[in-house]
Amino acid sequence: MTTSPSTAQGALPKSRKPRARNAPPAPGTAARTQKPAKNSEIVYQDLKRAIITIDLPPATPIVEKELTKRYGISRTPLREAVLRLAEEGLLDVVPKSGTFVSRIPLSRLREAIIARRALEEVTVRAATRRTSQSEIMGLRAIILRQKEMADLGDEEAFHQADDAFHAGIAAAGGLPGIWQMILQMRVHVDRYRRLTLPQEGRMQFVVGEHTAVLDAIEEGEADDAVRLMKTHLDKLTLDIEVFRDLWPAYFIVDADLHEPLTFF
Amino acid sequence: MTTSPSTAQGALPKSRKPRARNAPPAPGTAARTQKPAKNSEIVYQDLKRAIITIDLPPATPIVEKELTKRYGISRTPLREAVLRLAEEGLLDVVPKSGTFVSRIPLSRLREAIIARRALEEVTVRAATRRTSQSEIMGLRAIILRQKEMADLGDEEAFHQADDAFHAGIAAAGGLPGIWQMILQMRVHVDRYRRLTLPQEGRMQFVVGEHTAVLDAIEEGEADDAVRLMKTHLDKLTLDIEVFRDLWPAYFIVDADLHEPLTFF
DNA sequence: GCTGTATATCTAGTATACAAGATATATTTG
DNA sequence: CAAATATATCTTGTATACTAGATATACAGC
Repeated sequence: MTTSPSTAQGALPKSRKPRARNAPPAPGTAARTQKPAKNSEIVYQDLKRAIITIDLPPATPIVEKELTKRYGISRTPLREAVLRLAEEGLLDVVPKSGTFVSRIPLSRLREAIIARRALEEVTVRAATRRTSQSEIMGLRAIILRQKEMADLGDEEAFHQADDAFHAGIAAAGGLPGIWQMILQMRVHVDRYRRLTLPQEGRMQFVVGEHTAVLDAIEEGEADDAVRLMKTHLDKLTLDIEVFRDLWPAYFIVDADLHEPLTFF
Repeated sequence: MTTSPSTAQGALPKSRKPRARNAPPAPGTAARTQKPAKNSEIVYQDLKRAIITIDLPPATPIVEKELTKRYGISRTPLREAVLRLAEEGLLDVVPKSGTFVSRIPLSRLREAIIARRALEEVTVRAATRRTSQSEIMGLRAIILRQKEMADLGDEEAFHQADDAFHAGIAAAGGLPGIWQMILQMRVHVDRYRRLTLPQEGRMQFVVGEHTAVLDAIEEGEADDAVRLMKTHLDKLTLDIEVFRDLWPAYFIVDADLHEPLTFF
């Protein structure tokens, strides 16, 4: 270890011991009240939403000073948010020059889709093995809500319910962390999706596919469930080239691909 | 250079336009020289290494002030490093109280192992489809180095080569990003591994298994390659309970598991 | 001696000031 | 008029000072 702590108590009047600071990391310790929502967290969430919804399209300059005024905070917490977003790949920070919304990296898009499919196959299989009746019912409720939103044409709420379904399956399988991983990789895909036009009747289709997956899970037919989920997710393999040509400035080909790129 | 030019010759203050700041995010722009390695980056790497090697065991208090002295920097860049580590789950920051090295979350351990297996099945299959002869040879070289390190008994270098092999397969499959994802999830597993005793003869076994996987890849036998890789990775399903009882303070059961936890 | 309260002192969060570098504009030069 | 140079000004990175909250210790009351 290092340096026994100074301990300069001296002859000062009410010298207390320099405090132990041996508090454990708080498993269930106090301070487990409520998140007061740090300023940086608020800014982070807001900026992230804006980037993903293309409110802030790729290549948009991010001027810290301007944002401090907008949010009414100082640079320090703002910078914290910016750095988090940079680490997630949503912002590009150029050292003494400027910060910009990142272009959508095509390679990551592709890999995220592939990885998601692989991971969801796992969660579905796990869910089939250990799902309880109550969880099945909860998932049915989510699907129902999704259908309601589809009928209303509320795309935003629809996608939210869509996520809830997939997250629920992961949770039912005892693997909620895997859904978190999927979300992490998915940020760029989310931006991509905003550029695509909603396909007619797609939402109703999704509801049907979800139902089929859940039916298979309930019946304990793991292989069926996995196959159905795979088919469902394969629909996400969108034709990237089209959109790359439509909004060339929004994408970047950080192609690590040494071959013409074969979807499989 | 301060100089305060002031340029007081003309009557007009020579007002320049307020600057456009429309610089694009720099695809191949200048500023593409070399990473000067920011201070926060150095601290981040160093702390991360220390945490993963259990030099800083779980529950160790992280005192920012002390570290600023040790590294000779101010709180700002140090804080940046701390926040990054907190986001990765290696540190727990308790708002106005203190920061501590996180306990190893058992659920994440388990999920990381499961996710890795799923993802590597994908990379192996991809590699089988598109690997070039030169890449095969490169992977053979890595295996050979691994054998050398095993013979020398240099565990650290052995594990490094081990990672290189798996990373190489992902790259060969055109999915290098997926290895990055695996690394991200693996931080906790890395810490866990340091707590386990090296098993006698394990290193030589690994070399053999790697060779088998690569052989299958070279022969284009995707199913075999996947099966062999799966078998190889299954060895990582270590008996967690044993170590949880040995170092109870190092782990935390953030069990999201609603059932006795079945490995599958 | 034990329990409950007070408070000194530590912590992370935030604000602000300064430094070093990059770049667009203005100016100079041919 | 065009190209090269100069420089003002903007950027991010860093240092330091301040604020508010949490907690271990000291102390009072029983």
